[in-house]
Amino acid sequence: MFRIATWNVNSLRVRLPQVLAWLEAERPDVLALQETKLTDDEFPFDAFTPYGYHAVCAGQKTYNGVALITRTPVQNPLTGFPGCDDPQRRVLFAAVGEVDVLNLYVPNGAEVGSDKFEYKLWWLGKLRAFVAELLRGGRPLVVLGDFNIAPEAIDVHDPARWEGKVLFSEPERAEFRRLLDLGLVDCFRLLNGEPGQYTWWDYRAFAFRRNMGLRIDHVLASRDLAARCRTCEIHRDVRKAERPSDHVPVLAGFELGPGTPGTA
DNA sequence: ATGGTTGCAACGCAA
Repeated sequence: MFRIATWNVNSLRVRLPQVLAWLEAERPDVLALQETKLTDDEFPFDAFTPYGYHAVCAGQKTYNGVALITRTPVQNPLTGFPGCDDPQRRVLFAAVGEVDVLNLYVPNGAEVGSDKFEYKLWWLGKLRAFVAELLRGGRPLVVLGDFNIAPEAIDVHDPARWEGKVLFSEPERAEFRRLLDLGLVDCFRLLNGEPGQYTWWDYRAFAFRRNMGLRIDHVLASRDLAARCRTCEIHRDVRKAERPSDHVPVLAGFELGPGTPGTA
């Protein structure tokens, strides 16, 4: 089984002990991190070595930052969308064996109508172009990360209250659907139709205790690969830790084999 | 009720 996870850690410096403990407990093939908030020279490469993991990162000072923690070294890592010179480090692409992996930290968007919201929509357009290009290559593809979009009403604790708000507004959800329409499958919803399944809870107002969350962290797979998806779990208990991230890991498992396009 | 908390870094900004 090929197991791959996403986790917005909201500062890898603060969360490193939790990340190492989770890695040791779960032993995934790939862990995609977002909001590391570290420059590349500050990245704790050596911390992962004793656990048998390699790391590549695309970081910046204070904000954003993405990384791929892998059991085998990645091939051809790429930072950012081709042809875009965005200084914000939100994209890390690499091949991990036979599978292409695209790790994303989608812009938050701040408030509908703001400049940051326009940037989010612009960015999602660039993402769509890149995913379309990758899918044309025909290799198995996983697109995962913090999408900062709750796709459907079932993914929101109080859809009426979130109507038109950032993370759930129609333009963002339309971009998410357009991404799926290219040929990607939401692995969690492929296997689980339950409501109340969230990946992020605000730090404020006891949101976690009241399960007032959103499902905004996703593992998407190209259609042929998604047909081989056997598990997709939200690791909700991680939010109960001391000093938790506001997001929890999402871990998916794929049964790779001779029938997978792009594999031997 | 535009509240509340966290992280970074510097008393504001982004989430």
